[in-house]
Amino acid sequence: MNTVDDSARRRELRTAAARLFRKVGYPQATVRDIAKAVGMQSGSIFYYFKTKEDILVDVMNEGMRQFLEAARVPMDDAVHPRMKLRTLLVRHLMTLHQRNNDELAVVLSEWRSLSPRARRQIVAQRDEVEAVWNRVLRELADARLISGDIAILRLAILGAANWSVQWYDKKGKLSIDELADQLLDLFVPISARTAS
Amino acid sequence: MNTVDDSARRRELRTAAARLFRKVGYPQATVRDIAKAVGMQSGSIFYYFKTKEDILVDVMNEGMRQFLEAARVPMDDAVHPRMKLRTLLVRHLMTLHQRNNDELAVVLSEWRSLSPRARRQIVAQRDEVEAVWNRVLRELADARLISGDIAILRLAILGAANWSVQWYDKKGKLSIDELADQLLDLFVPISARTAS
Amino acid sequence: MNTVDDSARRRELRTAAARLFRKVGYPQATVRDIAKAVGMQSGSIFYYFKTKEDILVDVMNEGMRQFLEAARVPMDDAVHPRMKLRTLLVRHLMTLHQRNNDELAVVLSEWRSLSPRARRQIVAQRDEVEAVWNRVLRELADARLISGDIAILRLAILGAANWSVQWYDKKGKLSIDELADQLLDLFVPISARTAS
Amino acid sequence: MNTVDDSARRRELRTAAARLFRKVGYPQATVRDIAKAVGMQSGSIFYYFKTKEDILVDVMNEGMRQFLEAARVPMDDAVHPRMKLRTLLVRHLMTLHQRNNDELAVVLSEWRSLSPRARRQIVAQRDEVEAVWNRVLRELADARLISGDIAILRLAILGAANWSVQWYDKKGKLSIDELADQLLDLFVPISARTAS
DNA sequence: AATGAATGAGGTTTCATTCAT
DNA sequence: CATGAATGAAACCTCATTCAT
Repeated sequence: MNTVDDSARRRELRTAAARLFRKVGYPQATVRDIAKAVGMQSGSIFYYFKTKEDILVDVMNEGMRQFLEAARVPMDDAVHPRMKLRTLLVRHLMTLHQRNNDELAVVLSEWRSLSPRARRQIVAQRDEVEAVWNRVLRELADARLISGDIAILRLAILGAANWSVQWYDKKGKLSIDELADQLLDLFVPISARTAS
Repeated sequence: MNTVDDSARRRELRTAAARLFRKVGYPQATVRDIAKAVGMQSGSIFYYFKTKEDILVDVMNEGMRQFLEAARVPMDDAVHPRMKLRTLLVRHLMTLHQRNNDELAVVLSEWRSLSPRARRQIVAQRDEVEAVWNRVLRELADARLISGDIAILRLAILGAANWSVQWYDKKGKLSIDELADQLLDLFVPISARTAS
Repeated sequence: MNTVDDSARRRELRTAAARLFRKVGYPQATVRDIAKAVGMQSGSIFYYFKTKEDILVDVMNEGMRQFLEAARVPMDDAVHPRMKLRTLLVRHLMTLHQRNNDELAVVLSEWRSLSPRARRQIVAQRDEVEAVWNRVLRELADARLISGDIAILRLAILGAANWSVQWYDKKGKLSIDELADQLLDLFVPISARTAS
Repeated sequence: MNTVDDSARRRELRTAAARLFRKVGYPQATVRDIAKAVGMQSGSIFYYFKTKEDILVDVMNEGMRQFLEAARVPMDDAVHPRMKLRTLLVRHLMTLHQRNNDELAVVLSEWRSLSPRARRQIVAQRDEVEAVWNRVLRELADARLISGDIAILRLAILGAANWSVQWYDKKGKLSIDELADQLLDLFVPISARTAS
């Protein structure tokens, strides 16, 4: 990460862009808006990013990096598979609802604005995250704790979790741990809850 | 519904617009694209719609109308509340995954593109749908079949259901009934399933 | 040539563009300038041309078409080869110095501004013109009226002729016929002038 | 020629600029391109040149200086006028086709990019060159070796010679001496070649 | 002597919209 | 009903230029 690739100013721009992209959407957020948000002229943006889409790619890469970081937790083999899934879920939801985490919301909503080339790059990272979830779900299936297609189950769990970005309010009554447990109960039925 | 308000041509335009809005997003779908999809020139669109946003409003109104239609099912008071919720859920998911039902996908993804004025109008309809769900959830709460904040529960259920628009494939193994039951089990725990 | 490909307005734009390209050069001629020259707004240009480069391509195609027209004169086999060359030269110079023939000047000076793709297309037309000249020069060589490399000779003749665009004034003393004869004498020496 | 006016670095910049101006044209050559060619940042250029146009003026001055140097050869009055013209022509062509002599090509092609003020300065130098040619052509006319308007003849000779910049390849078969002789024969007809 | 950061004017292009026909 | 032509505001982006360091 040299000065241009991840300078403080570039980070500042990425953050401001993420907030705007989340708020009004990537296509409606103008380069001028982003520049104004950090007190720049619009032309100056292009000292840091080659194109507007590059800003989006940078935002989404950062978002994906955080998702990956949440998924890449070292887990003791001895831990019960259901507990492993719970850990993944809690870390995923925590990452999602941290303060000002606009990058993650953008990852979930703006993939349509990516060029095919950039999309491939982001999808590759998403696949990495899903591979981690698949591994844990495979363990649960091997232990007969879940049944059915693992892929669909993964989509359902991550989908339900990700949708919370649209309504979950971390100042509300429901804690992230509680939300995680509720979702867990849905997909890994209670009767399976033995040694957690 | 006079000739101008809902002529065959106008419906044709709305359908084409919905498909485009879903595929590339409202801001990226140009009036020219929509016109070309029905074999028109872009200028002709404005004989049917005053502005581009009016097309979006029309699409979303139609989407909301369908959601409302799904929610407004006459239900015998004698029916078990859990069964009532199941009926709502099945009808909601059916509506969502019918063929070419792009209006609904647009309702879920493009509310950011509405002006405040139009948004208020759409939100009013959404509130109507939610009121129906709230009534049924209230019955479930009164019968001690669920606990917690009804609003949050409603958001969670509808959220999980709506997210399926991003992954559910009606040609796949999972039937809509099965999906409904899985979701139902999540939010109205199995132990509560007594007299359904 | 349908309405959009060669409408009066499109021709008008091409003519105005050619004049500007010749006067200030393609890169310095702005789309706004061209539009203003025909009393339009800059945005309107793009109803007729997809890009600014397309205007240049259109201008150069028209220029090349005229060069080709000048070269494609039916010639009786019995005519003396030197006379054939003179005909080519006169027609070429006439075409070059007709009134307002800015397209031709642009062909000669703006090839650097073409993208590789467009350049290939223009070069193909130029090759057609050169083929005609080569044929006549071949006849002269076969009749021992000239010696040396035909390609270099062609370049020298056309070069000297084309350079005249930078200085020849048709209102001056030198007529185009006289200019043609002077050039002819240079490359097909006088001693060879027998039956012309 | 103090340190700022003709330092090694400044010469390096001029050379790099000349190459770029020739290759892509002055308007398309960016200051960044020029800077990169000598391993500088674009801002640093302005330590050596006040404006981008000043670079062009410097390049063209250098080009003109070389043309003048070619023209300013001391010539014995006793030499035959036709031989004097040949000397001018050979030196002119040699100067034109020396290795990396991009300044000269730029002189011939980029005069349109000069401001009126700068143009006047360059034109003044060009006039000096032309004066030398005129003097020799006058001698030829006085000796009845040529006829017609001297100015037009000069334009034709220099034009044909200068056009060679677009096609002459010094690695090809035609030597510069041969080219000079061919051109000479054109404008000072063979029959006049008596005492050379 | 040189740089890195930033400017701001201006370029090409897009696109919703208008309107005479 | 529908079109073809045109608009004009605003978008993204470029680039010569400045200036503190």
